[in-house]
Amino acid sequence: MTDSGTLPSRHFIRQIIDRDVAAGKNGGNVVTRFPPEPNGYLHIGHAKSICLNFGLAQEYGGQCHLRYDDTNPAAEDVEYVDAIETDVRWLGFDWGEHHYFASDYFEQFYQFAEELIRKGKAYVCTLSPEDFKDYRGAPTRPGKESPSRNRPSEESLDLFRRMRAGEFADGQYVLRAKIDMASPNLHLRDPVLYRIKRLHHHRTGDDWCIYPMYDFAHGISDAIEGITHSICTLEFEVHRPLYDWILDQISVPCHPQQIEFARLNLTYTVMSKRRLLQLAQEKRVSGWDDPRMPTLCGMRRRGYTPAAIRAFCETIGVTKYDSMTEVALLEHCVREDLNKRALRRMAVLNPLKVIITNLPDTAGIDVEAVNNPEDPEAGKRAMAFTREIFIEREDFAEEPPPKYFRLAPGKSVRLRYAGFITCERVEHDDTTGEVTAVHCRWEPPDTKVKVKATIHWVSAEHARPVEVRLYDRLFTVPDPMEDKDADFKAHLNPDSLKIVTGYAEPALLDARPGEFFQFERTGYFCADAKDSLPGTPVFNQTVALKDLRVKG
RNA sequence: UGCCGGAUGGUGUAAUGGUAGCACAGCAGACUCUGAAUCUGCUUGUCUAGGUUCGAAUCCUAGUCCGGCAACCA
Repeated sequence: MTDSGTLPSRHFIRQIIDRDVAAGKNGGNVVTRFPPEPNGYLHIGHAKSICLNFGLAQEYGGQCHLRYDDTNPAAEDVEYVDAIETDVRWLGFDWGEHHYFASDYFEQFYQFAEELIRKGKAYVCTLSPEDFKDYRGAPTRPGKESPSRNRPSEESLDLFRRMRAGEFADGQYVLRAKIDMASPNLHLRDPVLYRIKRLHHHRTGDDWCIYPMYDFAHGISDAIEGITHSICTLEFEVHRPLYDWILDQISVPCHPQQIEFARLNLTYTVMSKRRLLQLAQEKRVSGWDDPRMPTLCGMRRRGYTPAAIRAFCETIGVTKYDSMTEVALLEHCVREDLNKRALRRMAVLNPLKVIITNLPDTAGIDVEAVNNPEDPEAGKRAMAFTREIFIEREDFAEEPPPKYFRLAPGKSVRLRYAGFITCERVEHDDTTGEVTAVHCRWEPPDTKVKVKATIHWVSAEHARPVEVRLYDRLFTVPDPMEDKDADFKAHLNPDSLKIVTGYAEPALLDARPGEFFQFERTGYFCADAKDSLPGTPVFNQTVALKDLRVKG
């Protein structure tokens, strides 16, 4: 069973593993890995991969490793390492003892590289970067062999050792695999295995001035760790022959199977670390964890729950073709989870004062409110109902349109848990004509009144102003990347954040950071984990309630 | 123009030679002290053309369209 209660589909990766296990391949074991590069924060696309890899390991009683693919110090940073761990753990997964860094294997990579050279399968190439590019050819044109290609092994070995020793300048020489310059697959045209880069590495410091390329390091890392199924995204499909070639040439303990699946695309957002970094750096959002970002830290701050994200990842499935998932599906999963668990509270986001004419000035009435109709265990609470209350401005219409069920002159509505009111008189601002207050007659809950709507309210005397942040989609178009020549930032939604002062019932004031609620009839909100202070919560709108009212 | 991969309602997916199903979205209704939730019903689909077969989304051929690949990135 999944989080959403449905049976998981046997998507193609499950079918492959089913067959492997049945055939006794790898002794029937399943070992996967999640291999992020620590150069940015994790987003919902990574969540798909995390749920897949950790989920598969769980299902088959195997193991999933967390391994940092930190072979290029240029953009990598410890800041990201810590954040990645927090996010994976938050999503609900545990790597146990299996926490690795590709950089821990640098010496082994190096030894395997020497093995390749000794076997005549790799050589140090002294072509300049420009010549290198020229010699590579093009998809429709075969490449040319480098003059270095037939350098004797001993000479390449010597050169490679001197590369490691720091005798050459950055970029001066590279180690290349000796495969086939005429291959229709560009990745097989003697790909670079090692480059010289004098960069400080976040873990190995200045121990190395040569760093292995992804294609060389990744498969070997998988093999060292005994990975059985190395699951990655579609763009690595053309790398697979190289992945296999490398593992076939050297004395690694096993040969994992690379399987590719389609990455997640979500409407109204972007999903690349580079572009998310850009939004954060250019202050288009408050940071990687801005609640509008599709990052896991952003979603966490927004109030999305791990269970909702896991259910979403199961629902979208796993295939080999590109798709664009509607963000509405994610929002559905969030509502589904929160509906079961969120405590109900009342908060008025755009207040209109209502004066109850037949209630005395001083006396308030205690009413009992249900904390969560979906969960009797959640209990009840008392709310003070007083002569002056706030209701939502949009719950009153001086000239109600057709099918308007709520308060209007001469019309009645139910106040949630507090009886009925009937509008008797409307006060206006003399200059603007704006409605400033509504006078109503009140009748207790046991009165037989037929109304079509129930509205929420707070006591004007007891409610407290709170900062509420309302969010809309970050972009105005479903696919901001559709036009590849245009700047995706041109599609940013200028109204994606609205800050309002809401009036919250007292029970909301001691909300703990991160605690989530349903504001009745409005939506799900959570106390911001960064900006809330004791007794002064700031609320982020997680997702609005579905609104089935007739529009217009 | 080369190579690799792919194509099922508006969207995401299932069906693995035997009734095209599920979810989201949309629409309609029931119920309701949240116009929420819940429940019911409805609309909409196998890229095209051939072929194999009693029978094809599924197998074959050709075409069309889409994505990826020419970092000393991952």
